Amino acid sequence: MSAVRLLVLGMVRMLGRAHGYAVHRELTSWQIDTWTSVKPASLYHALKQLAKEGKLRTAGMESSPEGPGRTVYEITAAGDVEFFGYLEGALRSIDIEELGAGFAFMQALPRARVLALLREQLRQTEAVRDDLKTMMSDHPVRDKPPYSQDLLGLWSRSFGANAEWSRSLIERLERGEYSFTRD
Amino acid sequence: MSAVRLLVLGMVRMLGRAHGYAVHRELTSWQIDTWTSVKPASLYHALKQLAKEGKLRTAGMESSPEGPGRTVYEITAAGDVEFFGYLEGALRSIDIEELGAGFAFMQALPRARVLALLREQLRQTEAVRDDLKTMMSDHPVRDKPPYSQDLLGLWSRSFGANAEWSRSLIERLERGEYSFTRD
DNA sequence: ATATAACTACTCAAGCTTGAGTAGTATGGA
DNA sequence: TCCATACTACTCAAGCTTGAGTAGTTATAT
Repeated sequence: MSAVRLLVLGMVRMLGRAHGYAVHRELTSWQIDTWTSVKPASLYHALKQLAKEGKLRTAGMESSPEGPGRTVYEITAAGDVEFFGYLEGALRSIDIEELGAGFAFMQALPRARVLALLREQLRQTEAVRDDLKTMMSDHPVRDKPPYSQDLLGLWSRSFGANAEWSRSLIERLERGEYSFTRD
Repeated sequence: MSAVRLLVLGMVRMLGRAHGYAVHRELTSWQIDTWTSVKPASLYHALKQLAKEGKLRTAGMESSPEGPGRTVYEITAAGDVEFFGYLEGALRSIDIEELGAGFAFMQALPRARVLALLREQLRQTEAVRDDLKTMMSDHPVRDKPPYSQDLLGLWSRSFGANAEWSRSLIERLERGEYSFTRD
């Protein structure tokens, strides 16, 4: 799963009704482009695809004062289910882009659920980091491609940094920071 | 650019002649799957595409003792140019997957060139990390989606970890570790 | 003897991504 | 006034990715 579907579904859900350009505009205002790349064409594709799958419904065409007509979308019941599925997956994900997208929408879940998911994601991330470290010491230092020991080091550092972030986020959530609509 | 083209081109170049399954087998033996995902179908697509573009040439069909016939590829002069282009791009890239793929093939360049490229990639990575940190302090702490401050923190930590790795790699290269065929 | 799993080698279709393009409206400056 | 730029809103085609499938061969165990 790429983060785009979650982002599109979540944004339409949050806005109530939205056309493609509005979704793009909002995501851009979130400065999503600094941490993941969401090109307009991908958003439009995701909207169409989600509509085709019945996760979104087209709520008519508006002709806006400025510019061409636009297709307005709303989320469906099936879309809501899909959204929460993606959201839970993202908050558990060791992929930094997915995790980021999930985090952005976390207020849709109760605090306790977010904490449970993030604790699992932390456990997973640390497990991967440790596995990579173990593989690293299993690898004799070999001065030839692909220099696996160093490559494993690059990735274990990266997962280590992500784990630190998750740990500090979990602590802040436990201290009662951030507000949740469903608490 | 995804890392797949570099990986395929580099592997065919390194092996001299290779069919799709051999490329996949070698990359798997590199445990490339621990740090990037290269699914067989992507490799076959890349081989065909590179052949179509004249970067690879098909050097006949072999019928192997075990299993079906296989198409053997060789790199062309244009492919060699492409390879070095990708390689230099990858060693300068702030994308961890590209950087990893470039690093795996670094022995194809002289040590001094690798050092120059990695110094540039370190500079770039640190610049991005610092930009993200600056943006973070520009963002008032706002308890609402998408929690930009925290998201920026996640990414700056990640780039920070990558920068540390690059710095230590550069040091090892300066101390004369790793051997280079073209020195 | 036999089935079942693993290996060899690739193909296909559906979906995803993206640079480029289209087309109209508004806006600001010379 | 007129030109260039930017904004609104989306489309298209080419290429990329991937789960699943195909089809034969060989080892493994029962």
